[in-house]
Amino acid sequence: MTAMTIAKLAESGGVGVETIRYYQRRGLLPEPERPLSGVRRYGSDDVRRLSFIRAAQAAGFTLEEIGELLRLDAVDDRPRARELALRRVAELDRRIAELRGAREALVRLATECGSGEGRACPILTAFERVEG
Amino acid sequence: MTAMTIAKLAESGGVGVETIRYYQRRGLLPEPERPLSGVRRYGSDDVRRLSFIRAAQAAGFTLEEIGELLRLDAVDDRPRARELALRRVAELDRRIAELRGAREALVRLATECGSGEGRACPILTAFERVEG
DNA sequence: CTTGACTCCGTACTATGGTACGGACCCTAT
DNA sequence: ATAGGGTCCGTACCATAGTACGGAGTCAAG
Repeated sequence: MTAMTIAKLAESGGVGVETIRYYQRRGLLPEPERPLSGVRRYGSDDVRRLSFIRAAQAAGFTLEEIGELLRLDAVDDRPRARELALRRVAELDRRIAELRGAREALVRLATECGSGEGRACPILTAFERVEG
Repeated sequence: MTAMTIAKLAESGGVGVETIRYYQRRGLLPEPERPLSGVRRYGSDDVRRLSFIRAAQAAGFTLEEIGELLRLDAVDDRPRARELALRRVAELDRRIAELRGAREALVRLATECGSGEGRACPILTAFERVEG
């Protein structure tokens, strides 16, 4: 099972073929060896790597940072990996709090804009927090 | 107090002057009336509007969508406003769950990559969830 | 052994959300 | 009244993350 074409690899990661090639150019995926024929074959390492890239992106890492993580993995640089992970956790905590605040505001807005003419529908002030 | 220059408005929103002008070009902020002099003055309406734009961006709306929200506010289109708000709430729920998953994975990673040589530091498999 | 789908490669283009530049004009404090 | 800082405007440029294109080569099924 460990010999797929670029299209299968792309499909496994839910991305397009051009995206795979883009990641190769960025050095995130290796340009695989070729059997002199011209057509490259991919294996489960590549699938794992691609899946890591997508998950790390979802976690908010940039492709630049993801490149660094992949290099750190190769070299087993633990302190730096730990540092990047903890930095991102802090950032995620900020972001999650922010999104939760926004969610509350939007639920309020939807409520006030629903149910006929009772209240106003104050879109512009939807995010104004009553601090205090 | 309701007569600021573009620089003050920008500062009030934590953005640059060029960003204000960009929002004007995109129709998110009005091109204010000018007293025949050439220099435009801004007031608290503009401050509120700008602050809405930034908060809506943080909530994940694109500038395009924010433009629509501002138009809806002007017209008091409640059903549509409600629809956009609820759509975004659903999207935020997905995104928050995703970020929380990523957070857990990164905390695990930081733990495993810390404290000497006990465990491995499996960066590449950091996001592989044990489904089941 | 041909045909149609897939691959390779470089280059160019896209979308989003800005940021920078340069010359002309305005406004205010000295 | 003049110097410097701010403003105006159009246009160009930037970063990020892709997406598209075109021509040549390859592979697999009929």
